[in-house]
Parts: sequence; C-alpha cells; structure tokens
Amino acid sequence: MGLPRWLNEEEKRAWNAFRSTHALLNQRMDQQLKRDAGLSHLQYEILARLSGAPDRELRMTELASAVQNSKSGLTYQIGQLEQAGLVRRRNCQSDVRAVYACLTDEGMAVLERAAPGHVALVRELFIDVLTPDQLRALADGLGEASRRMLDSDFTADPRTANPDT
Amino acid sequence: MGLPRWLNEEEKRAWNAFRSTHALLNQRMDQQLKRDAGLSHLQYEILARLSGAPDRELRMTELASAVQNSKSGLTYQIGQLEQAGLVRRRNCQSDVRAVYACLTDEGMAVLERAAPGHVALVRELFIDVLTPDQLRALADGLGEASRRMLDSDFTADPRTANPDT
DNA sequence: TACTCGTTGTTCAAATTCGAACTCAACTGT
DNA sequence: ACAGTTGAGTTCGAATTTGAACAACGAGTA
Repeated sequence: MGLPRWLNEEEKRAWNAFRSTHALLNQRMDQQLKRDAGLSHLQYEILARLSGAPDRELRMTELASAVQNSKSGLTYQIGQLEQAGLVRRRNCQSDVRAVYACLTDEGMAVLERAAPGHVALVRELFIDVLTPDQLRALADGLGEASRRMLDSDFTADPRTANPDT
Repeated sequence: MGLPRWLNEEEKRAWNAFRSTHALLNQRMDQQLKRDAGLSHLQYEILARLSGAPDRELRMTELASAVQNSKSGLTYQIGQLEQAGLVRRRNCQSDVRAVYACLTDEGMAVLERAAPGHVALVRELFIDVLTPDQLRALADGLGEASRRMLDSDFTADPRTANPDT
C-alpha cells in the first residue's frame, strides 16, 4: 500500500456522524427501554428476534448471530431473561446439543408493551430526521457495507457471522 | 400518541443496516487494532483525540465527551493507557480539580504506527463502499441526527453531552 | 466400528463498563 | 469570610462482555 490516504473533510464528517449517531442513539434507547420495560437494548433485540421467528424460538447460535453477539454473551443474556421468565430454553430431540430459546407469553407481553415506545423513539431520533433520499441512500450504502463484511471473513468466530433478515 | 407507526420495509432496511454495519465495523476495527497495535478501538480513539488537541492534551471531561464515554469509563481507560506509558496525567495549576490527559511521545508513536492501517480499514469497509452521493447523504443525515440528540437533553450525565469537532 | 473433524452451547476468569456515591475545589450570593 | 450549589475526577461494587478452554455430540470416512 502506498501513502495512507487520510480522510477528507466530508469523509471525516460522515465517519464521525456515523459513530456519534450510533453512540447517542444506543444510549437513548438503553435509557428508554430500561425505564419503560426494564430491558437493555440487547435484551429487547433478543425478544424482538424471537418474536419474529417461527414458533417464537431460535437456536442459540442463530439468535447470537441475529443480534450479533458472542455465543457466551448470549448464554449470559438468555440466562437473565430466563430468570425473568421472558424466555425459556428447550432442548431439541433430533440434536442433543441444540438448545432453543423460546419466547414465553410473558416475554411476548413485555415486548408488546415496550415496542411502541421503542419504535417511536427510533422514528423520532433516526428515521424522521432523514429525508427520503437520505433514508434510501443510507439503506443502500450501509446495506452494501454490511453485506460485504458478512460475505468475507468466515474465519472470526467472536460473533458468529450471519446476515440479518 | 396514536397507533404506533411501525417501520416500513425501507425504514427497516435502513435501521438494520445501520446497526449491523456498526457492529461489524466495530468488531473489525477492534480486531485489527488489537492485533496491529495492542489497542482497543476506544483506546485508539482516545489517542487520536489527544493527538489532535492543542499541546496534545485534553481535560478528562472534554476527552470523555469527545469519545462519548462515561467519566468513570474514561478514568479507567486513561489508567490503562498511563500504565502502558502512552498517556500521562498532568494537574492544572489554576484549577486543582482539573486533570489533563497528555499524549506522550511514545503514545504518539504508537498512534502514528496504528493510524495508516486503521484509516485504510475505514476506507475499505466504509468510505469506499459508498458512492459520493451516499457519502454526502450519510454525512448530512446522520450529522443532523446526532446534532439533534446533542442539542436536546442536557439532563443525562452518563456520558457527558458535547458536540464532537 | 473406530477415527477424525467441525459444531453446539456452556463455563470460567479476566477485562471492561456502568452508575451512584463520594471528595475536593471553585463559584455564587450574602 | 460563609453557607449553598455546582463541577471535576475518582472510587467502588455490581453487571456485563470477552475469549479461550471445555465437554458432548453429529457427520463423514475408512
């Protein structure tokens, strides 16, 4: 590689805005979810994924990749959610190793109670701030970026690689 | 508020791409920085901010807000970096409470060694994936989003609110 | 059947993060 | 000078995350 090509002003602006927005957004979502539903953002995400899955259940590894978390991290969170009664574990008869995380009715109820406020916040702080053009550009551009990262690199397992739906 | 307005397909696409990209990107940067320079992404960010500041030093709180971390989190990280000799603390004579974190020559050297590879990766995985239009839309849209979040909410202190340069 | 791989989910210790409480100073108004 | 308030940075315990190591299986092959 030749000389390092530093970022120009607009590139810096984009990169900083991207990182800053994510940090702030995450902070707000965490606050709101914790306050309104006693959930961390990650926990919400887990419940949300489960709610959208067939039979409201997913295997640990699938779920881990869906929420882009490490296996051990998911084990921990599912443990928490299980204690709270929002999720339960189920074993698979065809594969003894497999464990399904299932959304309980109570978990579903909590999710349904939390979702409207969460979505409203996503709208307020993110979606509705963007013009339709910006929204599309963002979906296209970042969609491509994440796709490329997923397509390459089947090596690292810290977080199980997998496309999100 | 009326009925919750759920996200339509494109909105979901944008939101998911945004979150997914950030997670993957962060993972890659962390990996690379750890491998090449023994730094976490956050530590790199800290060094980078310091390197761009007058006299290569910033007050703890300023730095915390610049890298969008909590005060206690920064205290911890500066402790680590100080042990590694990349940063040192300096007291201010005019204000006893104030503490400056200063980038050492060694810290600067480490940063200079890490920066090219880091920037190259940012380009490869983010900047260069986007079209010029997308880049501008992203800078504008997300810039606006983060600005709004910073402008509101002077209440929460978990992370000291402040615009980044 | 025995053997070798690659997977699955968990465990464990160490590293990090979180947030509230705390310590001192600086500032404000008196 | 004097209380009351605010701000800076640290401390501390609890919660979470990390990554490597592990145990227990499937699956493919000889």
